[in-house]
Amino acid sequence: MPKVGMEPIRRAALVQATIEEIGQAGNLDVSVGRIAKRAGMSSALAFHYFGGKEEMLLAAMRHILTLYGAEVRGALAMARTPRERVEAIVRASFGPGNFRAEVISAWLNFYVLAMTSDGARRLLVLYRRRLRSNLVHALRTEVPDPVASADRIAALIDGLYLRAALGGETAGDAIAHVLSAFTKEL
Amino acid sequence: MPKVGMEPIRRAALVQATIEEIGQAGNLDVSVGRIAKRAGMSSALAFHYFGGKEEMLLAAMRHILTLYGAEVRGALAMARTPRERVEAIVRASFGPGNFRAEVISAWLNFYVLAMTSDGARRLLVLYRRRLRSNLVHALRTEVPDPVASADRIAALIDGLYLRAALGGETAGDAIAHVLSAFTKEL
DNA sequence: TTCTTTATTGACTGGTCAATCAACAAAAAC
DNA sequence: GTTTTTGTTGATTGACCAGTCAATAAAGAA
Repeated sequence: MPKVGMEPIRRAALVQATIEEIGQAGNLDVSVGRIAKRAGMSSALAFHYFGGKEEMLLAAMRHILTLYGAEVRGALAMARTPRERVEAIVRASFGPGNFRAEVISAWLNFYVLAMTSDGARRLLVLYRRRLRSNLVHALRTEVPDPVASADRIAALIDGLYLRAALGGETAGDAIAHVLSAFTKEL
Repeated sequence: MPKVGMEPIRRAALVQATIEEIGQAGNLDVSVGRIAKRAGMSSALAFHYFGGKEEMLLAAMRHILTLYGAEVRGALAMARTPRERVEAIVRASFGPGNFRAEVISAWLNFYVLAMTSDGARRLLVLYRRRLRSNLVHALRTEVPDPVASADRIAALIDGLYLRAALGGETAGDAIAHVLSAFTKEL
């Protein structure tokens, strides 16, 4: 019973299923067959809509980055002062959405994939450029060297996420640490 | 031609080969067969000395952490002032040994493994506890809340390593950033 | 109606892998 | 000189996987 216009629906279902499989497995050893089954279709159809496994993984990570980007933009829209802007970025970065098991698994595996996949590396560069740009904008009027301060705070966010994701501390601690570091940058 | 006393030699060769395979592959999809071949023995022998693949991976990561720990201890031995202590930890953390491809790959994959392997998680806790303890000791007399400052600096080190390992900045930048953050903590 | 595009799958291929086991060989213990 | 311990491997098993392909079927275009 083929209906026309299935492609976007199928692709979205596959992206979602990919994320769930990565979350369940904790690594990228997820087979296209299992992803397709979870998405309610045959593996051949998954190969038809995506060229192969790597494209599926990249589409999944792109989706997660899109959601994250939307959260950041949403939070930034309401920020008035420089400090509020930093706070918006940080609260979006450490929001509950980024600590769901599938999202944590996707992020950690994304770093691993960035070592060997050009596509993943490009996505990573994109993420870092946006974070840096948002932070530089927030810090521009407040610190002597906005780029250096932004790099430090960006790295601090990444490091704290790594620790919070793997149970070292809570998201609340992380937020407090970044805001404290921001104050010390002034 | 079996000689007695081979166990430690074989184990060391397997650990080394495991690290090299992880470096070459960029992920943990390394087969025991390939590791054993690289180490010059049959895969059955590898299974004989280690219980299975995961034990080999953990032994490899334990080895890397041991080397790192030795570097830190060596650098700390010559440090006199608190700032020198921080500098010793940071220089050891961003030394060239930690940026060899196999070591980068091991570290990133280690984070992934820590999501699902209790052994890896325990190792990670160990690493974090030592880093935190070293930093607290260095900061004790210099800042009002040594634990909070140590947590921030530790996370900054992790985040900067992630960035330097994946090409975002150089090890030199990273060192400068940590020392700058240290100064701002005072 | 016929043709083309889109949707869909079952079956297949060539390959890999973790783990096991029986068997063989040499050294050490007795 | 026999027994035990240690070292070692080839062969095997049972499973899984990425990717391909031919075939089928419906929807829309001509």
